[in-house]
Amino acid sequence: MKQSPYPIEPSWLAHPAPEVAPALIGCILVRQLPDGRQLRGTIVETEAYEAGEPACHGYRRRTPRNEAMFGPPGLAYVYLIYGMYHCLNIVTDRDNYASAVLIRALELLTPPPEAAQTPKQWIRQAAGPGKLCRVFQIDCRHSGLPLTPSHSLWLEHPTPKINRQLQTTPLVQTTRIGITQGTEIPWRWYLKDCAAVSRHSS
DNA sequence: CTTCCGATTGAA
DNA sequence: TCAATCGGAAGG
Repeated sequence: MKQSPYPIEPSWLAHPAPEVAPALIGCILVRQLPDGRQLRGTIVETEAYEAGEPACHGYRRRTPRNEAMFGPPGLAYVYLIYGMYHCLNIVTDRDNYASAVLIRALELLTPPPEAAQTPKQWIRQAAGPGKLCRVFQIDCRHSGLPLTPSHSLWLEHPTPKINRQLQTTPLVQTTRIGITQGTEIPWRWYLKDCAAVSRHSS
């Protein structure tokens, strides 16, 4: 996969989710908040989902909720889980084919507003799919929107510093978390020994 | 219409 | 280990 300079282009995401998911590790999620603050976080944990396997939301049929998942690459797919948390996915592959990458954890690059805190205290505030959406103020209104600066939510390629880190830090591939079907498929990736990963156990 | 339950989280 | 909490999907 080639690399474009600034926001990540849909074409970079136009590959099968299990290929994009590990490639997204190290990329940066950026959120421009209504109050003017800009939040950034390095993606450190992802999971792939795609049509044809039972854990995928688009496994059975196209519905109003999972509609975005069937869209072209580069859209956000956001859904509400357990009545209280949102989860952010990056739509991948091609139009009309359900596939997306769940962003499970970010390592925050920008301190939260209340922060007169040490990095140690806020580094894990986005360590989990529900937590990162809370911090980044992402909800269902973002579902179906392209990930572009004009929509105040987008992706960027890794910085040189992060790239150096990626060269020395192994990527762990394992099975996905929190699902009851398709549990044997090893479509979860995370940075080894990263403090901001949601869970370390398989 | 009614019932069931989830790609989670944090407290017990 | 378990409750919180609610919209969507499935079944009657």
